[in-house]
This record gives sequence, C-alpha cells and structure tokens, in this order.
Amino acid sequence: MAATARSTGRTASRERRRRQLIAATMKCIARNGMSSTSIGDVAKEAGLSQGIVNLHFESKDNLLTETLRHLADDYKTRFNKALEASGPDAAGKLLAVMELDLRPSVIDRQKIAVWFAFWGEVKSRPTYRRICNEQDRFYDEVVANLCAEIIADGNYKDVRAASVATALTSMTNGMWLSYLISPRSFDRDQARRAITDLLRRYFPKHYS
Amino acid sequence: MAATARSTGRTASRERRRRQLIAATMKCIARNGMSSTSIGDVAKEAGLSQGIVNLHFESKDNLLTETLRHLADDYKTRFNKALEASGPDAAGKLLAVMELDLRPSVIDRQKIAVWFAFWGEVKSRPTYRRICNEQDRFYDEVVANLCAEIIADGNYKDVRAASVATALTSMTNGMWLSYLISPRSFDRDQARRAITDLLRRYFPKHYS
Amino acid sequence: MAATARSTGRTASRERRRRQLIAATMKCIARNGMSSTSIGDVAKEAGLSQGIVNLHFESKDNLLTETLRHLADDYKTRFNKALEASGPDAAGKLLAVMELDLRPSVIDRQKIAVWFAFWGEVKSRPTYRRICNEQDRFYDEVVANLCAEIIADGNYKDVRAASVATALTSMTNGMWLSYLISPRSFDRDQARRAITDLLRRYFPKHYS
Amino acid sequence: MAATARSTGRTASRERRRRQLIAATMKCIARNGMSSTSIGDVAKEAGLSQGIVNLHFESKDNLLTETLRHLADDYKTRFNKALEASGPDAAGKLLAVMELDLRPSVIDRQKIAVWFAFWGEVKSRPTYRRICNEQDRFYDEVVANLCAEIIADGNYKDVRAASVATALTSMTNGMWLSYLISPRSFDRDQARRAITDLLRRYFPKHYS
DNA sequence: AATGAATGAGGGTTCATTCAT
DNA sequence: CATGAATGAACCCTCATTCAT
Repeated sequence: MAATARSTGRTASRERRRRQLIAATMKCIARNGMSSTSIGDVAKEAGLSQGIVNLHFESKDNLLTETLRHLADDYKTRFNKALEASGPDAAGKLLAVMELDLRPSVIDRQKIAVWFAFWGEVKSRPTYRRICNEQDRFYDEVVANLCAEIIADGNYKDVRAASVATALTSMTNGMWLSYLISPRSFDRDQARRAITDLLRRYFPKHYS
Repeated sequence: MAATARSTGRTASRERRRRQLIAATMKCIARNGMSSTSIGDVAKEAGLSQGIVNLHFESKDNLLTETLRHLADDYKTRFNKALEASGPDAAGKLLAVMELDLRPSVIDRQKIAVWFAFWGEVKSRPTYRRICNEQDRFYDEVVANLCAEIIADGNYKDVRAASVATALTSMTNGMWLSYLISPRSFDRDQARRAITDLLRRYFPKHYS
Repeated sequence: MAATARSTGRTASRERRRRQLIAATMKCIARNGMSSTSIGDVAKEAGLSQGIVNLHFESKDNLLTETLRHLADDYKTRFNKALEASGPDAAGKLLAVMELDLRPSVIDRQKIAVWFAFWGEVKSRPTYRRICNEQDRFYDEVVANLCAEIIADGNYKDVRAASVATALTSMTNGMWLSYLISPRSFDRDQARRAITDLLRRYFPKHYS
Repeated sequence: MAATARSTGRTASRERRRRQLIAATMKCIARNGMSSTSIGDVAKEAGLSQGIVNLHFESKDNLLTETLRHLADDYKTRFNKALEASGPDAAGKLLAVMELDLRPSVIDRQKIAVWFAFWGEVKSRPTYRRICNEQDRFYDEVVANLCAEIIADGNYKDVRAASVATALTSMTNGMWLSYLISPRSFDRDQARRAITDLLRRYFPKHYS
C-alpha cells in the first residue's frame, strides 16, 4: 500500500506536495485574508511543518504567485472544457462560457475570495498583473470572437460586437463581487436571467 | 477668511489630520498594496512621525476602516450629486449614474486600487463587508427603481427591471477590474458605448 | 470663591498640585502596578492634562521618587505622633509604635501595595534604597532603644535587646506581606495578639 | 555521560531552554528591576536572539508567571528537603524550617530581589497573588502545626500556637526586607539569634 | 524529503518628553 | 500655569527564512 502511494516516485510526490500547499494557501487566504496569511498558517493547515513551504517553493512570494497561477490555470481548464462540451455553434458556446462563471464550482465562496485577494494586490505586483492580464485577454478575445461570429451569422446589423462583449465580460466579474459582498442575498437565478435576457435582446434569433 | 481656513482651532485641526492620514493611507495602499502598507509608511507619506496614526486613530485597524468609510462616503456624495444634477427624468438620472462610474474622478487608478484592496479582505473582515454591503444595497436599489420607472414610463412590457438593473450594476464593477488589470488597454469610450448601447437596446424610446 | 481657593498664592498652589499628583500616582500604582503606571494614567487619574507631570516634576523618575518620599514622610509623621501621644514610659511607647503598623490608616491596601511596589525596585534603584534605608534605620533604632530601656527598667537579665527588637521590627513587615497577599484571610486581631503575646513573654512585668 | 548531559534531544532541549530563560529573567529582574526588564534584555542575558522568549513562552506575561512559579517551586522543594532532613521531632523540624529562610541559598540577594519584584505586582496581578497565596498558606500551615505539636508535647499551657506561628512566619519575611534594603548592615547571625531566642522563650523545654 | 528550533528584521503600539498655544 | 498635539525611541510580538538534525 505504502509502496503504491509512493509508486509515482520523487517527482510526482513533489508535485503532490505543492498542490497540497497551494490548496492550504487558498483556504488560509479565504479564511483570514491575504495580509493575515502567514507561511506558518499554511503549513499548519496542510498538517506539515514550518519549513515546508520554503522547501517546496523557496519563498512565500513564490508560493503566492504559484497559487494565483494555479487559480488561473484551473479556470482556463474549465473554460476550455465548457467550450468543447457545448457543440459547434457559437451561440451555444457563448452561453456555455457565460454560464460557467455562475457554476457553483466557479462562483465558490473560497475561490472568489482568493481571486479578489489577488486582485487587491494587482496594482502593486506586476507579476500578479501579468497573470491576470493574460487570462483576461484570452477570455475577452474568445467572447468577442463568438459575438462577432453570432452577429455575422444572424446578420445583426445594428449590434456592435465590442459592446456586447464588453457588457458580457464585465458583468460576470461584477456578479462575483456581489456574491463576495453579500453571499446571502446573491441570487444565482436572477444573475443567470440577466445574462440570458441580455443575450436574447441582442441576439433574438439565437436565443429564443 | 484665510485665517478661518487655516485656523488651527482644536477640533478642526483634528479632523484635518485625520483626512490627511486617510489620504496618505490611500496613496500607500495604491502604491504598495494592503499587505505591504505599514503604519510607518503612512506616517512617512504624510510627513509626520511614527506615533501619529495611533494618536489619531487608536489602531491601524481603525485607520483602515475609516479609510474605507471615507471612500464609500466620497462615492456616495458624488452619486447623489450626479442624481441631483441630471434633471427630473428617470432616463437622464440612470444615464448620469452609470456615467459616473466612468468619470476620471471615480475610475481613478488610485481609488480603484484601494477599492480592490478592501474587497480583497472583505471575506475575512465583517466590518469591511458591512460597509461595502450598505453601499451596494443603496446603489442597486436606486438603479433598480430607475429602471422600473423607465419601464413603466415607456411601457416596455418585455423588459424585466431586475435583469437590466443587474446587468448595469454588475457591468461597472467589472469595468473597474479591467481598468485595474490593464489600465493601458482599457478604453473608456468603448466602455461608455457598451453602456449606452445596452440602455438603447433595452429602452429605445428613452435613449435615442 | 475662586479668589479664596487661590488665595494661598503661587507656591501653595504648586505644592497642592504636587500632592494631588502624588496621590494620583499612588492610586495608579496600587491599581495597576508600578510597571503599568504611565504618566498619562496619573494625569488622567488627577483629571489633568498629559504634560502636567513633567511640568511639576520634570520627569517620571522624579515623580516616583517624590511619591516614595511622601510615603516615608507620611509614615514618619504618624510614627512620631504615636510616640508623643503615648505617655512617657517606654513600654507604652513601644506598644504604641507596634500597634501603629496595624492601624487601618497604615495597613491600608493601597499604601501597602505602593510600599511593596517600591521595595520591588529597591535592588536596582539606589535612590529608593536610600530612602527606605533611612526610614528603616530610624525605626529600628527607636525600637531597639525602647527595648533596651525596658530591659534596664525591668532588669530582664536574660533578654537580648537586639533579639527582641529584630523580632518586633521584622514581624510587622511580614504581616504587611500577609495582608497584601491575602487581604481576606488576614486577621488583624490575631496579628495584634501575636505582638502583645510576644511583648508579654519577653517583658512580663511591663505587659501584664 | 557528557553526551547525555549535552543531548539535544527534542523535548529535553525545550525544557532546558525554558530553564535557561527563566534564569536569565531572574538575573535581569534582580539587576534592573521588573519594570525595566524587557524581553530583549532577557534574550541577550541568555545569549540568544530576540524572538526566543516568545518561541518558548508565547508571551512576556507567561515568562514572568513561569518565573514566579519556578521561584515558588524552588522554595517548596528546599522546604520539603529541610523538613525531611531534620529528624522526626517537631522542635527540630521547626528550627530547620526557620533556619532555611536564612540559608545563603535562600536569602540570596538575587532571589530576594525577585521575590520582592513579584510581590510589588501582586496587588494588580491576580495570577501572581494566587501563586504567592498558595505557597504562603502551605508554609503557614506547616509552621502552625509544628507549633501546636510542640505545645502539646511540652504542655505549654500559656502559649497560643497561633501567636507563635504568626510571629515566626512574619519574622522571616521582614528579615528578607531588611536584607534587601541594607544587605551590608544585615546581620545573619543576629537574625538567627532573634529566632532561636524567641523559640527558647516560648518553648524552653525544647530549645535549651 | 522533512522537521522544528532558532534567528533577526520589521510590524503595531505605548509612552516619556517637548513645545506651540 | 496649563494644555494636548506631536515626536521618536523602545517595547512586545510576528514571521519569513535558515539550518542542523
């Protein structure tokens, strides 16, 4: 049994530890906030010893950066999966992408808190900004392209792709903030309706 | 007059120092991030001595809370002014309110950074959450009421007030994030167009 | 009225303030302990402003030294009064002196606490030591002389004056400690009996 | 042997460090007084770094409490040893116990200073009071019981156990104060004589 | 790979002292 | 004489990092 657990060898073990520590980091940030999260807390949360973080990440800075990267990668993975899972038509894809941001696995109290914790430091941390930027650009581009495609397909002459795309991409982030600030009164269904209503209004032929 | 303005009268002086320290706090948070902002930095930024913050705010916690409150009050003041300045009709008011969030004095790099810095701690700080919550509720309600009024006035039978309001209030926060993450590529005009396009689409009779 | 209050003029006023501050100091030390007594506390206790102590005593050190001196003077005054009030015979004087240390005005919770607070610093503060020393010497000498006188008077051949005097002077300080540590269970009558029993045993002819 | 003594075994090491720090604390308190003893001083005295105290005691308060407890335990240990080492008869035991308080290892300049330093804070620190109280109660009870036993054994009809016990227990503390205040002029032999004279006077059959 | 004792810099806070009013 | 805002050193404590085991 022990042999099986370890069978993946050194490298895998290392990677597993890193993931474990990143998970602990997210828990701590969500629970105590970024400025109250110490390396010691993270280690305790992971059930390991003081020195472990520096052993695996060399520095706290590094751990945080890797945590953000993990968060972004995780999102991107789900994003691509949602795209693939939704058939070939642009309208379906766009809806899938928008709904992703309201899925419980994404608009999860802990994850949202961590996102905002990092955004809170973006201005003073170029590294964080770069990571966030990259993700945003990708996200915006996909949405803008899908909108353009739908417009072309539906021949919506009076719809500006940029406007719809901006509205859509902005909205979900704003919804995350609502959820962060008042999780009780946040209404996921109304949020979904706001999105679909908007899509219907701009692209009536595609979203009956 | 000048004498009055400069008057070092006891109470006036106190309030002025507090404001001065809050301004310094915002600068520091915007420049270095919340978790790297020390009381010493704030004092230095204000050109005063170490002990000054505890003298006027009793604790760092207090200073931060007051800073957030100041930020919220400042916003609310501008908000009310925008409402008053925009004539009696709901359509004009709604537009004014939406455009407020894109005015340079509001979507200012420093202020936005500070907003996000506080939002980053909202999950773990009930006091912050309460302040943000209060402001959000007020904002949402005003927008929702204006939408309802416009709908009634224009007899827009197929428009759900809640959906438009949600879309509008969410959008601006999302735009702030875009601006925070990539201030260079943020396009204020496009943002404004996204908003007006949306208003036009939902309420064509009111926004020609 | 105000004129009357001030009628004693500058010097008297100054002395009154000093006494007021010393009284406040004793209260603070008794309540919070020497190491938690700040100049600010003292000023607040006296209902005056921050700077007042340095104005009247120049430094905290000075205030404390003066407080100790006041305590010692106060004791010495009572001591001399007790001596004078008790008739001409040595036996009466000795009893009076011993009973003084158990009088409520002397073995008072606050005063005792302050005595011990200063004794706690005696080792590291030569000034305090000198003041305490002086008082002790005086006290010991008077008691020793009275004992010698009684011995001569009663022709107690087998009583060493030094031994009785040492026993007597040591006892009362020890009793103060008992009182300090467990004021509830301290029994003033038993303490008095211990003293009178001892006097009777050494000097049976004088203390029937 | 040497290896065992030096053994850096985890748990042993921890206890040793604590003892080392407590010893340093006593030195500092004796040298500089309680109110001038900082955590930094203690660490320096121990030849270790700033953070060491909080690492091993969590807080300064804790360190001080543990120091007092150590002092009390140390005394109690010597007390019990003195009792055991002095044969079965009450008279011998009582003498042993009284003389303990004058032994150089007990009436040591440093220890006495530390005792008084803590007594100086007793009024404002319930925890200190409890520890001192406990020790005092134990001490008083033992002395009172021994006196009662001797009285019964010697049939001393006119001796009140409570009076002798009170006199004896009070005396030694008062002697400690004399020693603290004027170590030069303190005469250990005279102190011993005062005690034995008193014992002889009350219990002539037992202390020839 | 993992531990946890130890370090020492830096944090928030307290406070004796100064000084303009 | 009296105030109280302001200072800045020193305090206790936290924590990222190092390192012997």
